[in-house]
Amino acid sequence: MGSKVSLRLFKPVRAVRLSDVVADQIRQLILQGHIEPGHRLPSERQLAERFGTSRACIREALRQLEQQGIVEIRKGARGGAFVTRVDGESLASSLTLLLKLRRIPIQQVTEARLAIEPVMARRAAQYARPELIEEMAAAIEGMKAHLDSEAEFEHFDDAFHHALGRSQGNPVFEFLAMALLEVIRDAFSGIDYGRENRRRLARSHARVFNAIRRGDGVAAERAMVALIKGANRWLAPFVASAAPPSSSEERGKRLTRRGTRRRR
Amino acid sequence: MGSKVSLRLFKPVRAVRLSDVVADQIRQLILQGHIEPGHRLPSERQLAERFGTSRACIREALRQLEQQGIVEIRKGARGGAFVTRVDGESLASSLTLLLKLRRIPIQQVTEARLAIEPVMARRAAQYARPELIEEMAAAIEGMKAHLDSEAEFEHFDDAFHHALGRSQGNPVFEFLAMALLEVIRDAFSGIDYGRENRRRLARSHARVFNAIRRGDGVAAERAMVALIKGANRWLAPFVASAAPPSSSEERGKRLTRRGTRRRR
DNA sequence: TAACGTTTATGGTCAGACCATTCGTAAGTT
DNA sequence: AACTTACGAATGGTCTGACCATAAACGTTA
Repeated sequence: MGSKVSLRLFKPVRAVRLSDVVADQIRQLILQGHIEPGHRLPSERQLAERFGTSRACIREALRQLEQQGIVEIRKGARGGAFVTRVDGESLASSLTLLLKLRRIPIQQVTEARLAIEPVMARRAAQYARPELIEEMAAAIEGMKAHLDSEAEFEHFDDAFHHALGRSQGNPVFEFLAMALLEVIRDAFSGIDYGRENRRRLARSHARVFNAIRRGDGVAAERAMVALIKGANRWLAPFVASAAPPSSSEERGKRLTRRGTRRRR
Repeated sequence: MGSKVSLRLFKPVRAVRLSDVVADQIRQLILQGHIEPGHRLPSERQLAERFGTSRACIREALRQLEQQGIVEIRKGARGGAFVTRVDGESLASSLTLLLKLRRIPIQQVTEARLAIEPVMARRAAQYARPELIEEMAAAIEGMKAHLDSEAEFEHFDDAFHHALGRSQGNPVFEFLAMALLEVIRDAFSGIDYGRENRRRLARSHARVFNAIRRGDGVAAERAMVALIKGANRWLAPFVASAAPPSSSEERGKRLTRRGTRRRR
């Protein structure tokens, strides 16, 4: 028996996929800064030769890295895998996918935003630098100037929240907040809120902004709460069709939560 | 000129990768619940035949889905692509990657946790169900019982925060909080805090838990702030070597943030 | 100078083969 | 009967080599 057990000490030489090893190695190079964003990786054929594998293997690795958002593949001459400057997009899509798979009602995302964005508004009132105040102001103006176009309006809405995120002095807030916003955007994509709602939204944003500009953190926090709750209120009709509950488990959770929220 | 411009109306029939189309289609099937978690997709050869593509193409699609964490590939007879029940893991790894690439100091992650976890503690004091209180109690006991093993201790630490997350009545909080915790874990993986620190940590957790159990939201919130700040204090020495700044830009940001934090 | 082919490097796709692993099962052994 | 072993089949993992499609650079011509 002793001789048999000792076999466990020998680990398999290679139980992993080659494409994973390749992807890991490239990822590490990028992580350690050996390849800067914007730069190009060698061509698939060169990589295959260098790693001593087939092209198919390299391609599988690249699919992985592409999915993670750390490289972008362009085809044609002078094409190839380019290292991208990663933003929160892949985090957002990861969260979106997770919430969709779990069939989380959009209301709960709003609830999470309600815990985070007001804090960010308060922080912004304290920390926001002039150039970011400027950016927010421009976003507000943009919103007011495009009440007739959902797409344009949304762009400036995004711009405002983005500036808010960047004014935290801490990118983690920005990433999380933008991911949550992106989930909302995804859920309501293609829906036109209507001019009246856009006007209200612009005014709510302006109230938040004004509080931030004059450095009134408490007011900014309150205004942000009002903004999100307000928007959520007139967004509700759209929600019903957008996120139907599926399993009884989910429905149960929702009812429970609703009950508890009322207690506030 | 008119005839030329009209050409723009014709969109390319297929400028996308086949593997993307395949991945999208499978993802949709899973998203719409046509394939349940645990079930197996057809074999690569069958999929290739069904989609009318090559196996290489199918494999690239599977690499994508695997990276997203929605399928798990097993090899050998009765192997194949199995639909997984997606948890927050892929969200966590996505966040970890993003923060590493941007070289975000771990301190800023702590700052974000400081904005979220205390709120969760407060909410838990109001909403937590008996079985989750039970779970937290067990986690606290586990921590106390394993002060001598970093690995075991960490497991129960995780269990506590997990229970805290699940007691929100809103999975979004849970996902975000666990992702942030995972980033911390990743940054300090393999480090032994030492028995004394583990003892302190267990006591801090116990204080949070006791407040939650007696339904005292305000105290729970305060205790959680103390927990995170306390842990962060004695964790600082480890940080220095764990997250070296690289670009001057990043260093600038850090100094700025430090300055602003002091103003609190 | 501007419009238009041509070349070329590169990703995208394919077909077919063979290897490695895993599981079920049948045969053999105790 | 129970256990062990050996084999077969299904499936993912990898390779080879070819060809197509695209896009940028280059040269050519009006």
